[in-house]
Amino acid sequence: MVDKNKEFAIIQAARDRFAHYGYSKVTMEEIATDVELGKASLYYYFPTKEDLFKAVISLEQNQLKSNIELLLSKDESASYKLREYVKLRMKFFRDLINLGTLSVHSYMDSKSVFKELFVNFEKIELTLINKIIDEGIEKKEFNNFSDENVALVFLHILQGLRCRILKSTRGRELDNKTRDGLQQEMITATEIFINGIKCKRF
Amino acid sequence: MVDKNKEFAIIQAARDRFAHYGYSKVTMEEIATDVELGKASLYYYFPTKEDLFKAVISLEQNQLKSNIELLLSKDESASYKLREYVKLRMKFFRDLINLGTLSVHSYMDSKSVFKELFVNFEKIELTLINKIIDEGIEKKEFNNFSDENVALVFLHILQGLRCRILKSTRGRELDNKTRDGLQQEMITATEIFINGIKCKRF
DNA sequence: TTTCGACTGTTTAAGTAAATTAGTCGAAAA
DNA sequence: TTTTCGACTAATTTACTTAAACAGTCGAAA
Repeated sequence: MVDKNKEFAIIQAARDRFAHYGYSKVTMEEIATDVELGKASLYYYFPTKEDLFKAVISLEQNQLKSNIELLLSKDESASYKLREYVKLRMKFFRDLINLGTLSVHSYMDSKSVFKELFVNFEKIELTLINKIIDEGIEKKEFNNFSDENVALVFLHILQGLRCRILKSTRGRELDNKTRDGLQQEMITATEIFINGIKCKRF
Repeated sequence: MVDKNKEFAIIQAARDRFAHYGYSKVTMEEIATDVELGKASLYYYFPTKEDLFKAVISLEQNQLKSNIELLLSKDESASYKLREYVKLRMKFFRDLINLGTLSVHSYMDSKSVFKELFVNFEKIELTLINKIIDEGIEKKEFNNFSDENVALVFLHILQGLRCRILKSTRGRELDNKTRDGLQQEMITATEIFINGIKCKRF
């Protein structure tokens, strides 16, 4: 039985470095030093650097997923839930500064093993958004759009707004002003979107 | 007085090559050969390659602008105009295959003299979209949002959706299926947006 | 079960030489 | 006077080479 505490400590250290510098700029030796281990010892816990990275991302994504699921269980309107969902999502990317850029750039990466990681999470997000929208439709709060891609388009709008900003910063992490502007745009877009799918008789 | 016809022929030839291969992959010699001139002759009409490129982009952008202004002058609803505006915009990018990717990637380009070209056109687009929205508000067709950034957010949504797709194709021109998907997303997003700003009493 | 020093093979980065290409100029054709 | 171009040059890209950094292994030992 492996030491789960140490394993977690490694993930934490890796997370902090990856989030700040991005995947490729972090060496296994640096992470090892952070947790006061030799580099070789890391390989006792994680067979490859990619596996360690996957562990970091999975943990973060699962935490976001849990937070959203908690939100969904609340007795609130679908509009409220969608608004709060966007806020949780923005916080997620705020914390993972360079992981956010990675999630975008990873698509470009040819050998990208990470692509599936983000593609897979997109599916999870889609399910969650659809849950909110379906709930809204059921409550007659949202219009019953025949178009089943509404959730997908909404998610892509959020992704797109971030992508648009990220292309201009090219790797460098975005400054506060830019990030605040992005968040405001996402909020405005969300408000209009909610209005756009709201049932007129509500 | 310079030969404006020849100048135009050069712009056309340059346009065709730039649109297909992108700025950096096209040489002045190739363009010269296309119009059956020596390379040096091109410099009689355009002082630099950048100037030639600017001429190409300006012409295209002005054509789009004219088309949109013609649309705005029509006696139609603001919703209709916004929908048609998006269609014109999509056609613009469809024709300029690699110029579209450039408009996105140019932000990254450090020395980018082209950036201002696209930034400037963004301002023009913004003015046109605002004109549509203001008209809609005046006709009580759209809600009088206190937020003056509605047009900006809408434009950024369109830019974002394209940007999202472009990041995955990394330079290569996008295939028909992907492009159709993008266009469908833009149309759906536009419909929801229009609904979202529509006056409930309309 | 956990740690690590001392390896190895591969990938990346730095540096350099060769090849392209943007841009010039003076002469000459139209 | 307007337009064309061959023969340049200087700057940029590309292709290649070499040195350094890094991911990952293994056997020993704590």
